[in-house]
Amino acid sequence: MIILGPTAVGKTDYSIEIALRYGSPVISCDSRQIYKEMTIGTAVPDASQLSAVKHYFIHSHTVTELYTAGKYEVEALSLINRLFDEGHEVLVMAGGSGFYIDALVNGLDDFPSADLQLRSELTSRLENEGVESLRLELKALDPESYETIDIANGQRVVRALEVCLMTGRPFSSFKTSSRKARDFEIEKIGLARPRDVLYDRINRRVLQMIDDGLVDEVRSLVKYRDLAALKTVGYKEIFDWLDYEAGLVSAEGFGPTTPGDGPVTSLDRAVELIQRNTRHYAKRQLSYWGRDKDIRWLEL
RNA sequence: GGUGUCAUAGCUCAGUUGGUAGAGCAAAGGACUGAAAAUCCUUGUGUCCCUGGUUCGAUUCCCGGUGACACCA
Repeated sequence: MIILGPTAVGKTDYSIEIALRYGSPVISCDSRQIYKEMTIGTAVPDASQLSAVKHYFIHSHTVTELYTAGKYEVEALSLINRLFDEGHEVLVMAGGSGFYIDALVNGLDDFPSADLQLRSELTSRLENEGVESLRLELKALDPESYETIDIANGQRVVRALEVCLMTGRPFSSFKTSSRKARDFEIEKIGLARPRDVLYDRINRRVLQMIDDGLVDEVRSLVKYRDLAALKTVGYKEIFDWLDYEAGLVSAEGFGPTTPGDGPVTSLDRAVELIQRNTRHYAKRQLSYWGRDKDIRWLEL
């Protein structure tokens, strides 16, 4: 039973309740709560919640290791099979990472995993030369992907090119669009709340995180800020504020019609941005699940 | 009380040498095959503060009013 829903909707409490009912642990499906270095900003279950029910994939990995949906598919599947073998009838999974959930439910095709060296080369080319150059190379190596992937999305172009270059095969040739068979039934329950209520919960939760010491947590992770794991709402905004405080960023050159958010000149401003970016994130989650007909939605 | 400046999209503002207007942000919608809390795409009609005047035509110029801010008393 997979309990999903946008951030701050109330998945943690609900999943614990359901898990207790079925005598199941909670298998988390959250791309950020897996990192043991991140606690406050990712809203992991608190000590009493963790002691009420055994949780998996909470604080189980480190930010220095690149974690991916592909790894999650493998690790979560093996855990699930083991737990079923041990006699569980029902297992509860809960989380907000739609792509990870899909990886577990449908499986990913056998694309090669990331080549970090190549990826960073391509990413710096993206920054220096712009997308167009990478697009043209992709068009030559894999015309089909050029037509089908989102060519405006630099990250997608980099990944497709990365696969082409490291394997000598077109990115598109790995794609089968088939679902992998799973030998258990899956039920998806989507938790929902009215938009204004959800946004209010998000806004208040961010304030609570600040009270709980988010700034200190972020400060302790400055050395990891370039890792993928730290490219996360709640962390990047505070990094930006700390940069401003340290005099690394100035407010010069930003006007009311300048694109972008401008400098983060105060903690209050950082909080506003975290709240807004979390709202945006919730909206993207909702959009992601919008076309999944297998979800049974439950209004809280 | 006097003088000056301002009053345009939910917010911050640009602009129209007089022909009813546009950016950023917000907001809404969407995409998504190993970075996914990432990354990317789409969407802007609003009594241009109110009244009157000049004009073929005023949001734009002029008179008056109202409000905000600044300075002087």
